[in-house]
Amino acid sequence: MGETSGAGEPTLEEQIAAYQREFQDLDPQVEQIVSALSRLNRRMNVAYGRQTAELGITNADWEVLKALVLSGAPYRMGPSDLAKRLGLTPAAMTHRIDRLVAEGLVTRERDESNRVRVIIELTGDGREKWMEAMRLATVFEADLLQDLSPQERTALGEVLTRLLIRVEDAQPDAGGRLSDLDDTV
Amino acid sequence: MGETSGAGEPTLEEQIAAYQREFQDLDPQVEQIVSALSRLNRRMNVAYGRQTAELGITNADWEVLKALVLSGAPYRMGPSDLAKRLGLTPAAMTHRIDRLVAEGLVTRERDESNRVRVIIELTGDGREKWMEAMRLATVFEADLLQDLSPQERTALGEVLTRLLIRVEDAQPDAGGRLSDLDDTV
DNA sequence: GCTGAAGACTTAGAAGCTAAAGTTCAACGC
DNA sequence: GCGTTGAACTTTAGCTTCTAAGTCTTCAGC
Repeated sequence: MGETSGAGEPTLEEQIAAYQREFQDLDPQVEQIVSALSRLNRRMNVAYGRQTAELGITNADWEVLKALVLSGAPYRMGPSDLAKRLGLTPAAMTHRIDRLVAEGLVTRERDESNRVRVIIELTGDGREKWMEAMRLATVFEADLLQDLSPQERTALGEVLTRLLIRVEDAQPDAGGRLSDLDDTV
Repeated sequence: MGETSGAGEPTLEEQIAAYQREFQDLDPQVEQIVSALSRLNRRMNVAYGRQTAELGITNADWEVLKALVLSGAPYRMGPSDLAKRLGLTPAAMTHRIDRLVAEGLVTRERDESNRVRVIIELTGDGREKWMEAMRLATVFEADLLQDLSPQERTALGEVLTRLLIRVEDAQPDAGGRLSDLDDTV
């Protein structure tokens, strides 16, 4: 009936209308916000994925670089801390680090003061790769928010932060691989 | 220095401060919005993942159920349409359908008018499973937005929809598996 | 020194994907 | 009428990346 184009994705409006037909108790306003959030994020992830691919790294690589940069100079972390931070098992972390070492983005060496521990350290190349990714990301982000007035930006940031604090308080555990589910809700 | 707890995730505020230290040109307001969007979505996905797990289905299953329900009564689609909709190859779609058929959530039968085609149809159980997932999801969503006034909800929905339309116009292609990158940006 | 615990790595196996070949059917040309 | 072409789905083979469980190395306490 009201479908637009073939097998393509329905518009947000069409999608909400369809859900309402199938599920009577739906609050369309809540659904608009939540679905827009999901779909926005999906597009953001597509954009980020393109950017990292352009730089010759995987999204998995980028996650590790981000964690190391966030840890601050001298950009060092142990494999188990990284694994906790990214929600991976130590085994999976070992493999990711293998790849990053092969790419020259991090180094792996034993801690001489406690030779059980291993230190993963960002290289200059790794830091530069992160910077390039950030440069691309900020261009995209500025473009995304281009139409918003300063007042709208302030208000949006404030509201989203409020929601985030609420949900992060409610489920304090951060970890956990998610993989899919970036799709339309 | 300013780190809060061990290997845990930094707060949004800490994260933005750290990025600013490392990357001078960062617009903190843009970053606040974008990072909050990412992190919010991650938490939403965790919540949805828990809910589907509770219902004994995978997120992959849920995506297929959603696509079928969105297509409207009589809830039928061909495998290739589903594959396009979900951004999968036909081969991957076959496997997903295998599982859904085994779970009794959809049926697979040949189209008698053109026996090359196959019709995937949602069963009553499948529809009920989707409804249960929606019931759980709407409870979570209502709770998430609980603190927002009606004015704030209207404004938020409007702004997010505007952003979404902008980005969906800019990158019209919907498809593409994303997998990771739900993590903190 | 020996023992136990902790941290990282190795191996085995599972899940889910893609690419490419295979199968079945409909449609069209001569 | 028969063969060829092409479409739609399935099958097969192989890849990637994860988890679980076991192994190796090193440190700390006795």
